Amino acid sequence: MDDKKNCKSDVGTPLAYKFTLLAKNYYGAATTHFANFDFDKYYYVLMVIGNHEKITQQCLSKYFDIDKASIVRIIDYLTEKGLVIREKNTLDRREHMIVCTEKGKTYLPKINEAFNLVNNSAFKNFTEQEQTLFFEMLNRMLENISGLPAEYYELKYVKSNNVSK
Amino acid sequence: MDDKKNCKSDVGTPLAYKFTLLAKNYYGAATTHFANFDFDKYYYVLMVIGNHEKITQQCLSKYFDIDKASIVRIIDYLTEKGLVIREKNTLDRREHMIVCTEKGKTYLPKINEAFNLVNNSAFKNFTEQEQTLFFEMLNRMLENISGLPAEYYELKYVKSNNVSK
DNA sequence: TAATAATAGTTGATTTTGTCAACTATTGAT
DNA sequence: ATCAATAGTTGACAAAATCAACTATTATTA
Repeated sequence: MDDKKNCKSDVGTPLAYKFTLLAKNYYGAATTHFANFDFDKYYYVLMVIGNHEKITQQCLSKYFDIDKASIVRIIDYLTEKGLVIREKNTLDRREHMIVCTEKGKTYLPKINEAFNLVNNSAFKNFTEQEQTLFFEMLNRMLENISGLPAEYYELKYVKSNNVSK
Repeated sequence: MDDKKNCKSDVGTPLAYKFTLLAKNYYGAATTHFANFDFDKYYYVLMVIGNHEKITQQCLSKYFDIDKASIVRIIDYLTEKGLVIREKNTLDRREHMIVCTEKGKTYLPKINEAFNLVNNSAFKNFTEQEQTLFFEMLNRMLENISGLPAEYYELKYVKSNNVSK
């Protein structure tokens, strides 16, 4: 079908096919860096939690665009491993604020470094400008393709971050 | 964490997170176009099969980077729906050539059109140059990130296409 | 303020999907 | 002729996503 490197022939290809392949290879590469961890998934979820003082499951659900029931099980897993804990939000006792434990925090720099390494190899032979442009394009595309007003996630995000209200 | 549209803040973000989100939204958008089909998945697999005279399951497995056992079940599904058939390759009777049926072919233009529509809305406000550049970047990244020599898939691909051996 | 609706989270059942190892049939290599 | 490799299949199992029902709490509103 396609000639190698003939980008024109990609035009009929669903973008999602490439995204899926890339994501698969990306995680494959990243996982090699986590081989000696005592947990074996949800690295980025932990990182997002660790980058916040506290965050609700609802926010995680929105951020990752996955069902709240799945988030429950992910947090169960991370809790079992001693990486996070659930704390009742005293300002709204329906909410459970997820907080990174000390043990969890020790992994954050390693996870961060690993993702940077994989990002760097993904961007091999990309100039700085190209990298910036690529991210910018991804973001534009995400806005185009998600029916949502683009600020939606961010709003929820900020809310939880400040335990406002 | 991130300010909206501040691409610098994306730098620590694993690329795969964005790819996963994009793929999810992409398929969500595409699926709306397939609502009246009498099958509900594997659209792109059918398209790849339809774009070839015949193709082996092995090739599909390589192309989509999924287990051959999974391919068996996908082809079972498409066969049940009357969209493809398995034919023994007389030149190598281990191989089953997957061939698109007449019924399957009637879906091809619709699938193609739907993916083009979604691609177009994904690329809204992208110039022609930007689109080409984006595809080119994705391909470069895929080469960077998959340990494989990039020609590997294509080699297998051509082989099956010609029923060579 | 009582009633109702909405939100956050949990649980259990179900389905789907992916993975693995064992297996058949066939071909290729020595 | 034997042995290894390849294409495909199957069944068992595990991981993940999905859905509806449920509790607890807060917000709305009449």
